[in-house]
Amino acid sequence: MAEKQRRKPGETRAKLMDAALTLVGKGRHFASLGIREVTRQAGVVPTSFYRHFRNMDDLGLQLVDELGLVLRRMMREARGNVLQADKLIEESVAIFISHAQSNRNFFMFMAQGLAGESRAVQEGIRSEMRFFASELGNDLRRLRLVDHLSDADLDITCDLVVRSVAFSLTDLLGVSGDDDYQVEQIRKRTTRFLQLIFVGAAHWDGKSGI
Amino acid sequence: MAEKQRRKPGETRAKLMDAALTLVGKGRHFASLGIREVTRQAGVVPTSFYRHFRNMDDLGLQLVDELGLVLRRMMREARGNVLQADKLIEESVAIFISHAQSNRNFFMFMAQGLAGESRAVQEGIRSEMRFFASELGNDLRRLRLVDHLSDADLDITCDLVVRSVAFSLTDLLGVSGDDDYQVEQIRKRTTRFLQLIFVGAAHWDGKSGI
DNA sequence: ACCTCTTGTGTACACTTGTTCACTAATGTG
DNA sequence: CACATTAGTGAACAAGTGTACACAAGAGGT
Repeated sequence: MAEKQRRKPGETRAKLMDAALTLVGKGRHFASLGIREVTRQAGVVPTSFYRHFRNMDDLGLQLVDELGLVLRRMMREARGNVLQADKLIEESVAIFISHAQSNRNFFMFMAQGLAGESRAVQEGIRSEMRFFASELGNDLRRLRLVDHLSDADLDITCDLVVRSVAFSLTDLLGVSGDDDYQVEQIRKRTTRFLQLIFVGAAHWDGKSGI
Repeated sequence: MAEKQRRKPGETRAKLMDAALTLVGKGRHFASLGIREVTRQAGVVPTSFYRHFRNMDDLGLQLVDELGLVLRRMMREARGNVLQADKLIEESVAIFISHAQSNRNFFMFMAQGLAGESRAVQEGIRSEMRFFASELGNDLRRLRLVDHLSDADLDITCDLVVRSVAFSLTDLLGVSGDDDYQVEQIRKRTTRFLQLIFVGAAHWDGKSGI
């Protein structure tokens, strides 16, 4: 009859966060999840929830923090694995797609949170994206690929890149995940987006052509 | 004691859709709305809901249809008001911002729906965006601004434009709406995004520079 | 003027929800 | 080892939920 088992500290906490992500992965929207539903999915009694979170928004915020870790891991892998500068975009997008696939639930949560109910979660995800964009800017500077761009223009460029990739998330999460053909299409399309943006950046002179 | 009043056919239907949008405008997420909540906001008895919609998803789908009308109105205005080709981007973005402001709730619903709970609503909004992109492509062709682009490349470009603008929605809806300074910042930034994309398109040769 | 269909109302019911409370087993520190 | 703290459990409750049903008022066609 479900004895107590407190094996490791914070195990239930992790189970709850996992449960929320699992439900999101099943197509539910985070904003529509309830405490009881999450605890049920986690196989835990409802009252346990309050030992770790004040409410669902709180859980959301802690998920954002973990999302930050996932994104940082992804950045690290991209930095380590992108060897040739001429395939930078292609390989980066591939790494992104691969991470989005293996952390599907996390990225689904991210896509939802951008227009979610909790202002705090929204701001948190937005802030992660800003960080991501600024790191991208640093990398491009270091590789001396954008010497002709002002800081402000580089900022715009990286922001646009990150947004485009983030938007591709909604494409990616819309297809079934093991539909290799569709995933490949999305990968190609996203790659082209970024190439288009970087061609624009390469020819940018501070004024518009149109 | 709340007599029957069926003045016009479909009045309650409109009240219910308005109520849902109002709640969304107040910061609620569509996925978290309930039937009773919506009817309460509409000042209507819960059972009336079923006279017009099968469930909340159904209401969402019908909202998407109306959203289509809003978008078409916006396109028409853009086509009529963009006079000088050299200010095409700037003026189009301005019109977009203005429409997004005056139909705030609708666009909020759109931003939410992109990563929403109902797959059908998601697909509906996505389809509206595709239509928008294709119309944009037609216009650019007609104005002979993209003669050097293949159909496929034009398609990519317009898609990227529409996505960037749509993403700006989440910026726009995050600020208070009468915060003119912030709105102006978003307008400028979105304009720059599009300019960057079009510079890229102007110099696009089917291969990437990076 | 009649009848029929549509639309809105009130009541009812079985469930689900968030949250509180008192209780208990495991844990780590002295 | 003793003890305080932490993290789990179960029962309880008031409030809210989706949905079904029977009924009534107005609209529209004949």
